[in-house]
Amino acid sequence: MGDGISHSGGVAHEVLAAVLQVRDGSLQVMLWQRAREPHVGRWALPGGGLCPDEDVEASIRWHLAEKVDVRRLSHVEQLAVFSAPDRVPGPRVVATAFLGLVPCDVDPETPEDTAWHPVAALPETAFDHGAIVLRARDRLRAKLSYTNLGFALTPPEFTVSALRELYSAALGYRVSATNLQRVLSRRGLLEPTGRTAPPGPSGGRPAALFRFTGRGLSVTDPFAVLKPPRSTR
Amino acid sequence: MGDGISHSGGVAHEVLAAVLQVRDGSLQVMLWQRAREPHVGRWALPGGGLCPDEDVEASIRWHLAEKVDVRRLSHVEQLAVFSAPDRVPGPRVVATAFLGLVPCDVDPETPEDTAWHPVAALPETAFDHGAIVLRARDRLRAKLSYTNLGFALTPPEFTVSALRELYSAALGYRVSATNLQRVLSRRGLLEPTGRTAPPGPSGGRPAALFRFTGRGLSVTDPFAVLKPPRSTR
DNA sequence: CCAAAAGTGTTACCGCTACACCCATGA
DNA sequence: TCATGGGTGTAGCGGTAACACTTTTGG
Repeated sequence: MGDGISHSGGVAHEVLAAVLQVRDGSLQVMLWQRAREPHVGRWALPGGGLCPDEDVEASIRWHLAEKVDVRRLSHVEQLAVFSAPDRVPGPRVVATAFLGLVPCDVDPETPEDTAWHPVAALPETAFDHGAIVLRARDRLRAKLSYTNLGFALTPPEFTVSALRELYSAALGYRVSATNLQRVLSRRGLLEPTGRTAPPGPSGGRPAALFRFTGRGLSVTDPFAVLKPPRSTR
Repeated sequence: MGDGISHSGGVAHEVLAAVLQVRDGSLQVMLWQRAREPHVGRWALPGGGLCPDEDVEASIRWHLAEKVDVRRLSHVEQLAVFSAPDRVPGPRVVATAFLGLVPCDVDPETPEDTAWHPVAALPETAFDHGAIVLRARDRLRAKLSYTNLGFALTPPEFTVSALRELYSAALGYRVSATNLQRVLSRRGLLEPTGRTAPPGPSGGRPAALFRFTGRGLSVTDPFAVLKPPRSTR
């Protein structure tokens, strides 16, 4: 020690992503089934080794390009490092885990061994990948409340009803369309496109179409409490 | 590719911590001054290489034991991975960065080359360590609002005035003692010890002493908005 | 005219902020 | 009794939840 940098050997470093999408009314994660030992038959997260000249985010985007067209990814963010010495058998591998999101209007073509699974009913997962998926779900749920992250789940245009389905699936409980619209509108996240969607087969008022005003992540509810005094703000 | 684990070589992996403490009314960070190239004379975060048989958190705790008695650390949590290929000169080093907190009533003995610096006026820092410090500060500020993380800054017993100083220093703006006490009390985080502190030299009512009810991190304000319906809660 | 779906108006409630007021001590 | 610092009461405000009501379509 002493210079703050270890030059001693080094460990394998992989990047893994829990790519989430709302499909068929439930929050699902993209997994592939292992064909080799260890953990044959179990389901694993996509990813791979850290690329030599890329940082971890560029690396995970590169690996995901195999499984899902990168342009389909509406959001990618770091979750945490998983580094238990025995997290995978054999030589040590440290993993940087990511949350990835895909809008609900695209159905990326995926390889044979790859399938979507509801996060609420995961199959047998490989290594510590199950824990990573749950971490991703929790991060998504939290950020839906205090950021504009909803944009990453939606098509370019959508009705409030559709948005409610997305939020309900992601959060795991019924969200009120009325209040959802009000909260997002007050915060200036939602704007009407002026167009409307055709009514369903059984009639009903046609729904106005909305879009998110911004497509980059921004924190919209920064302080839960202990706000700075008004004059200082 | 294909099995989700890279066995190709491996990179050096270091762990770094921004250890924060409120000292002299301001939020400060523990840094040590580099005596060797690269970046001679600049100030760096404590840390070191990933320990062979420990995960990243155990590793940073082990390295910090050199600089500051580990038992003084009231809280440690992961911040993020810093992995830009050129973040340090020479062979690539990936870093897992941590936030560490020390209660304000202890003054750990530190090595010669180590000193505390106000986060608001950092000296010239080495590599990307300045960015890590700012990330740590932001994480602390956020979590003071929606968790009980205050416990990590305080002595076992404290007055509300003292607590206000700590929160003000950490948040960077004046916090009202009145409302601070009410918010923390309502959430059940604060309880009176029954004892009182002696008044100052110029008189005044003696202040009641309080303590945090729990000493582990817990989220106390989980949903900013979009709360689940009451029946489901 | 009725059913269905979308959207708005209104009320109630909760929690935080601000500020005035009361309490306990030393000089 | 006054100054000083600690603690409480209370009114106001902002924001969300809940729900009734209106609007717009298809049959």
